[in-house]
Amino acid sequence: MNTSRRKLNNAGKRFTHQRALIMDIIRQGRGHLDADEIFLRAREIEPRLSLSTVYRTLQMLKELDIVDELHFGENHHHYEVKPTQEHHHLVCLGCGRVIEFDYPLSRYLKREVTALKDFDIDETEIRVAGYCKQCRRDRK
Amino acid sequence: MNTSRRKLNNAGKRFTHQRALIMDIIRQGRGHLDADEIFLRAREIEPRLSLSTVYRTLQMLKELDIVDELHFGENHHHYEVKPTQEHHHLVCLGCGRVIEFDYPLSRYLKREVTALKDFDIDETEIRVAGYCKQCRRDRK
DNA sequence: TTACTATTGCAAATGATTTGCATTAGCATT
DNA sequence: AATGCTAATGCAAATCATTTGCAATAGTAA
Repeated sequence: MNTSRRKLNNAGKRFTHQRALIMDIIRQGRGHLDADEIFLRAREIEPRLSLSTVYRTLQMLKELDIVDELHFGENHHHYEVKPTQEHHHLVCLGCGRVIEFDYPLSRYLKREVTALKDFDIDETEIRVAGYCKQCRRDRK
Repeated sequence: MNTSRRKLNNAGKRFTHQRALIMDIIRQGRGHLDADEIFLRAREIEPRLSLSTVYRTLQMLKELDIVDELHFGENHHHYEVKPTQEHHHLVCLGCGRVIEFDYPLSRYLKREVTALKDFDIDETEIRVAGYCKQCRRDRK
């Protein structure tokens, strides 16, 4: 039990309740929250929490490979707990909804691109924007 | 000749020499410049040019589908003239170099994802970060 | 319980982009 | 070529996302 604590301690980090809270919120908000949404939700429970702590924690969780930073083509980022299986995201330009889908891109790229371009791949991400069923209907 | 002028006029936009200059620079800087690099290069030719004009022009060229905005996982974006053939980019985390590679992602996704998730795809982009040949060698 | 120092909250700084507004300059029309 | 209308520009200030410095606070090992 309490694997979050273990993960942090193993990395030589302290397990503070701010960090526990932020990790919980990212986990629960199983859509894809940005820093500010995480901050607002955390503040309801811990009103003295500061936005810098959120940013510092996100930075740290990224470095420890506990969360992934997602880029939806906006000027801020979104965060999710690192998934066990590779998946990517459809972002609806109408309502902002995020839909997950499976696509083993990294497997394909590692096979095709690595050899061809002599490049070591660290991170791969797909960004897909468009319109979901409802929004498509609304626009007609 | 002068298809840029035509493209703008067709869209009801004026063909200013600031716009011509910015388009030229994006075209020439056939790597992938960000707004500030475009601004700095343009300023050497047109010292009174303002950064807002660069941003406004980029915005417009995006809307007219003349340039694509690329997202390399940084907090600013990069721009390229819309390519005739779909390609994506490897970004080296060591030296920042950008290497292009072909991969018909949108074809694959339109086939697999559209039906499965009932989602109309507008834009697709792949982000791949890692280390190029030289940087991989340097890190050892 | 103590002591060490990482972490926090706050305010101010930074970086990227946008906006308001008076001036300038395309371009359709004379 | 000159005119008039209004889109586009330059500039400064505003906004949004994120980072940083620093004194106070709180984990954790001893």
